[in-house]
Amino acid sequence: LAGDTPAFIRRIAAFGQVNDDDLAQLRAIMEPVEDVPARTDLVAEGDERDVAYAVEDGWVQAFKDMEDGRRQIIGFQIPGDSVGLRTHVLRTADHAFTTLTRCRLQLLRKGPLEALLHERPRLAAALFWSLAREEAVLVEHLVSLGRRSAHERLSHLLCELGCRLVSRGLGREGGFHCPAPQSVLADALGLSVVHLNRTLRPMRESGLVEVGASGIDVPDLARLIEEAGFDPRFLGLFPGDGSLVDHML
Amino acid sequence: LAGDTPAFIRRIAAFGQVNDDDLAQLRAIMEPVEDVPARTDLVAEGDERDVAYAVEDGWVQAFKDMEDGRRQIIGFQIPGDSVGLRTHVLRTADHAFTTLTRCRLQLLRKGPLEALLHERPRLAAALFWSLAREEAVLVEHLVSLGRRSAHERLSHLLCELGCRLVSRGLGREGGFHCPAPQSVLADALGLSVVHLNRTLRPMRESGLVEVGASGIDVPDLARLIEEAGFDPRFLGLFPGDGSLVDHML
DNA sequence: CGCAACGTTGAAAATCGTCAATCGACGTGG
DNA sequence: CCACGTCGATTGACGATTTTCAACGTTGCG
Repeated sequence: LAGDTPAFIRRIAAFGQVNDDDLAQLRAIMEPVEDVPARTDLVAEGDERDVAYAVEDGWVQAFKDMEDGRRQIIGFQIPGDSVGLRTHVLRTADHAFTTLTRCRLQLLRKGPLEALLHERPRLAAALFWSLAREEAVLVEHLVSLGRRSAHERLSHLLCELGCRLVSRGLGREGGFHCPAPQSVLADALGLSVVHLNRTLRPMRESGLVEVGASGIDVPDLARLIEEAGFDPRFLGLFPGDGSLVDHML
Repeated sequence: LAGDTPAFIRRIAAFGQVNDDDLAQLRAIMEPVEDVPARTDLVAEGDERDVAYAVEDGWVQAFKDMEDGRRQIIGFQIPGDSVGLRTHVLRTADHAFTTLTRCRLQLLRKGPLEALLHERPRLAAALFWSLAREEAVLVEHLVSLGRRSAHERLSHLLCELGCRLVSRGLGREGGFHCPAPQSVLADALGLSVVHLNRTLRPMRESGLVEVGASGIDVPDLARLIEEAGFDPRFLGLFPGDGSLVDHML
């Protein structure tokens, strides 16, 4: 694949069962990169849209708001992930998406995409696989919220994000940067900001994480994975994805 | 549809965009009803199986176990739901399934199903819709575990199960019976059995639920929905599904 | 300079879990 | 038939986790 291949195409290609022509066709219906500032609503709950997005650069959050202001973040989308694809098949969006950082996105329109998937079952299978993988991540979040302590949740989320980033070549020499402010992490982990901050303290003091102005830095992902006893199998990464994750498998 | 139409077929038919021939073909590859006792493992985590099931009668639970014995129940499958379909596309099962009650199940084999979906894109779309709906339920569970109190979680789960049952004609004159013991409900809600029981007490005392030997009875689902402020829209039910739910929409 | 957003900390209170014990229903072996 | 063991439900007492309220610090920006 050429160096300028969109991240989403690379992700679909990782499924392995699609050929270059499939990928070229998929790429052809992706509308060119769109530049979007941080904190832009992409999809609101209840929307009936016929577009979805592919993340080329930046982070997106999926979340659901309750009437009284409580918020639960469902997950984070990083380059290579799709945003709002399920809304194509459901009639209305069951949760909302907002950019967390400045993002570059490609547009996926419902009509052309569906036509393409009808013609090319292998692409449909690859897309389905990708969505199933996202659901496996969702299930692990459910386990975290239901059965893990605050410290376990935080470690697990950071490990998951780190592995996903590294496996796509987006890490930073053994670690990575998470652009989410603590209030966002708290909403993802089902914790209050105060408690998240307290949970962060021992990790900060032992150098596992570094808290900066714009998010959290994990300088040594392998060490975090080790101390957390993180098992990355649910991510469904393939050997060859990235050196660090390869080492874990 | 004939009266002996399998529950899974009726569920797929609810999507609306499939014709009778599609349904007949789908039915043709479903292997006849299998009778399974309670507490039978259908799929274990890590399994590589080429079969899935459709629930014709009874309840199934999807869950994930941690090494130290903690368990998180992901969701419940009732008649009309599928079990393990995502394992067809993922290489290994990312969570396990066990029957909660005695069940009648139909078998769905990977090969014939995939062949059929290639031939009939409308069926694939319907199946995809059904899986997307299940995921919307999963997302609501995530919100429950992350941001709702014990009492809210319990009410919400009972409302969800009640609406799903009633919408498929499985209720009991305004209410329903949940065959899950309290330990199972606790594992679904991310609570300890003791705390679940305490949470149940006020609902028991006000007559909202009745606790019997084999599970929990909700005699008046409409009242529970009212008191819980339950919003069933995420279930994606269509008008005509059932009188109670129709009334809510 | 003042404001706003985010991070940090303390103290008090609410929620929820653990440990331990009791009770009732049910099935099994004697 | 009855003693026994098991499983699930229930409750009390206690302790751990987590939230809430309140305050203060820091940074960046108009």
